[in-house]
Amino acid sequence: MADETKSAKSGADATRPAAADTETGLPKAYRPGEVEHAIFARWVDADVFNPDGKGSRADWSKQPFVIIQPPPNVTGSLHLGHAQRSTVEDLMTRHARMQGRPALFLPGLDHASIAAQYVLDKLLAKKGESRQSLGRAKYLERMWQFVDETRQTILSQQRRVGASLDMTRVRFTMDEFSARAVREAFTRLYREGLAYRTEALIHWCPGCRTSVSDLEVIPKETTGSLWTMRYHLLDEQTGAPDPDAWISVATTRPETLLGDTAVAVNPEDPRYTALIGRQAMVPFVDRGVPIIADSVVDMAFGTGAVKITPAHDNDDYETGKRHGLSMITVLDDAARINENGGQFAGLDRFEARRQIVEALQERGEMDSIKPHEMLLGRCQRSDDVVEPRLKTQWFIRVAPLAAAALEATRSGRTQILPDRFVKVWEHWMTEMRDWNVSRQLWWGHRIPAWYCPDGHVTVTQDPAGPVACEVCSRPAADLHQDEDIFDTWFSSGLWPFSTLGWPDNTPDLERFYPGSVMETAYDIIFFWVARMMMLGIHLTGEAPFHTVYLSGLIRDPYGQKMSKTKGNSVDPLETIEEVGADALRFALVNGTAPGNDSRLGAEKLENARNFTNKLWNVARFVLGARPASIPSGAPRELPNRADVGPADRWILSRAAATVAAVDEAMRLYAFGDASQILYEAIWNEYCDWAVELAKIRLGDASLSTAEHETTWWTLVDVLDTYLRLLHPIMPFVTEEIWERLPHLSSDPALLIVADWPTVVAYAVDADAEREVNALLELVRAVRNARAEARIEPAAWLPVDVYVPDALGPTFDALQSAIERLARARPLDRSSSLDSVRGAVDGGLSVIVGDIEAVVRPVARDEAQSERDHARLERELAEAQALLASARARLANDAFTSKAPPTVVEVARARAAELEELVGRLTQRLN
RNA sequence: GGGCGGUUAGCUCAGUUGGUUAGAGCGCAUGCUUGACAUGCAUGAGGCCAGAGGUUCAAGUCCUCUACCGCCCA
Repeated sequence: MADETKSAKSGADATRPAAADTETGLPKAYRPGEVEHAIFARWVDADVFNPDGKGSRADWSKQPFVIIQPPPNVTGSLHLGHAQRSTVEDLMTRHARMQGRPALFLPGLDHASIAAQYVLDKLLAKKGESRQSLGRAKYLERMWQFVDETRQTILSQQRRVGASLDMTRVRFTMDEFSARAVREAFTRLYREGLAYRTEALIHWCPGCRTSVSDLEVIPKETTGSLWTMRYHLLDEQTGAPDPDAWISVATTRPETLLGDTAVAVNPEDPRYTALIGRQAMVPFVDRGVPIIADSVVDMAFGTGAVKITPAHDNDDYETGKRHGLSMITVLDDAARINENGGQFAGLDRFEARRQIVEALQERGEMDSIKPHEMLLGRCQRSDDVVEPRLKTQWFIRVAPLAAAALEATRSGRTQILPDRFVKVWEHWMTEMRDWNVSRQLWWGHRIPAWYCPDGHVTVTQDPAGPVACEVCSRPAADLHQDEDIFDTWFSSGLWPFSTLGWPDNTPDLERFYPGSVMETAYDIIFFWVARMMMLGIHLTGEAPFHTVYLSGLIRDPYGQKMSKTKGNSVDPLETIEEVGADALRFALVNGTAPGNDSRLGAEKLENARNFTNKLWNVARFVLGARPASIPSGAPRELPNRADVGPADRWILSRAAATVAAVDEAMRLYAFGDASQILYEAIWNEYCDWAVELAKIRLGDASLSTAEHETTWWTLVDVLDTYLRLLHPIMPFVTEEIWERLPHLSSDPALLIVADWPTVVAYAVDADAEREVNALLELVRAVRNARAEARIEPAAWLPVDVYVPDALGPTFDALQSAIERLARARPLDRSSSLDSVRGAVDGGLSVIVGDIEAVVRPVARDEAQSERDHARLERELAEAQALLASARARLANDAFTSKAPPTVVEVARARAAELEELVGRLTQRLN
């Protein structure tokens, strides 16, 4: 027995053949794996993802809704972050589509220049090949082959999640759409002076052999060393180094001394005042350099004197510029010491460091070596230590672009959600340095700049290149194109409009630009959102979207970032196999708020799966409960107002409230709220009560056929509403169930294009809600009293109940339901409170609102009475405490005079209610 | 060094503009093969809302400070 229970709980029965309900033919448990592919195929066949598709029901008089998908890397595969973002994007798209708006969810892939090269290089290395051994043309050929193999992977994986992407418009950042946009954008920026080429200190990754932008350098805490070494002063007369006089400088990078062109001290530092203006000798290269004063030098750091290497350090570069120092590059592209490094030329940077330190120690010129905590910049891609170095590169002048982007967010034309990120955004956009857009890589868009032998630059959007040099008119044959390519993010920055055909004024650009929502994870707000905003506003004159929705990151159950190497990653595809796409989607949305990281583990997924199953089963029930008088396949009818019972009115009203609540949540982009509202409405109201009440009504022979039919149509009506509301979040199971429900003649064949529900005014019924709620409370109270008194749950016990006259008709209508749900039989409604009170006689007292009841156990039991007494005393104590605080509040003149009258009124009513309750409880206890 | 976020039930998290008794899932306890569902049902226990001040008739919610955790930027 125990084993059986265990195996059932662990889900091992999933392998057993489904026990199909004879009535409906539906399996007992929802089996997503058996239906998801077919449902997706139905959507595709119906051609509903494309707003122009034959199945589209888009109303073009409505504002289109457009999400251009953040393009995943072409070489990548689906991870949970993608799944989460696709879900959120897709649910917004589906919601808009059901509202009848032309809804476009445009898919794409990113060529991911540096990341793709990194992946391919590793594959090549396994075969003993390399970028260098293949050469540019062959290498790119291999890349295209590779990309052709991988490009379908992630697109098809996203479809497993249910993403309703319009595959007729799929784009790639290396396709001709993108290429044209890149050439055009760059040429315009160049002509406007916003793109320029200059030698500057850039970040160089020796592993990737390219420059990288500020953002691609990841500072990491590292324990390095602080070396303090002697630079001998030069004799002011002879210019020869003085063996007895030196200045000790502290550095974390001794090998760069080969490129030193000064020693700097703080002008306020009394220790060095006398030395300012003197010369010191850089060891090994034997170069005399000035001792300069600059206030950037931190007197507390090391000895207070630092070496200045303008060509290999960001701060030193600035210092060098201020003081007109020469800049000597001592590293080559592989980060080996170059010809300027004298005896160390040819050595790797770390080997050079080792040898220099050793040599200084041998000479006795090393004062000290201390461990030192510092931040070391590493390459985002390869993790190599990034070298600052001088290179001639293309830059985008960001200040004017950033100003326009800031104006867009400040004016509210683009809103950032959640709004706390506005501050981060502002800070970044104000401080941003010019963007180095050239990369010394091969996989990407080649920079459309040509140089003549005299060094003149010609930039053109013509793919064939210029006819002649713009400056000296040399023929094209004398010109050569820039070898470099663009930073991946340059083409990504054009994505919101390059995908729609920009720079041509295509119908798609006309209709779908600017887009609606840019949904992305907050960690690429600078990489991507900033660039789309800057380039979009500048090149098209409009902000590319009205809302930036920033998602949080998905973490494992312990709050760790998921990663394959850590082995804590959840594979979305495996999860879909196990629990279905809907459950995954629900788990990724429920309990999350925009911008907040969330954790995903087995529990959440299991809960979501259970919810899917709950929905499936209640649908099975509804389908199987169709009164025989309604023929199978009959078109749907709305509940007849003349025949509805109180419970029907109650759930119809609750459903209307749910529609309103979900609408509000969707309006606020509070998708976690929307999912929670639906979870509770479906499970706690519809399944737990509405269906239970309907069962009894449907089986009540004293009611007319019309009443039975109306109750069933009510169940169908509400289920239909919930399926529509839930569809954006859980598209598969809702579509599967909806297909089996009766439809109105105005309904389309598929839920995906069915109308979004509206609040039906006649369904709103405050009386029904209040009255039925009161009676449900009675049921709960009776159950509670029985459970607390430890009465056999199956026992039917007589109950006498008093309800106020106002509740009388509703009570009578629900009498048989209350009997069944509270296991109260016979259930006698007394005409007066006194007769109920008079009948207590050892029974259980139930007091709920202004309803009182007595549950009469078959056998008298002293212990049972005591437990009941104890429960009442607890209730009394609680009520008394609440009453005391309510009274205290009302006794406060400040409250009654200053609080809004409605609040005071509510408080008075509450106090009166509590007073009444205390009275009743006291009466029962005596 | 500057900035942002978090701290709410044993765990993971919701909590809209301040307004009755702070919610959910999981877990826990006690029961239940109730004619859709044991992936279920019923009932229950469990919270000084990190700490200290302040504003207010009223604070989980607004303000200030402190502590710890996390992230971003330099």
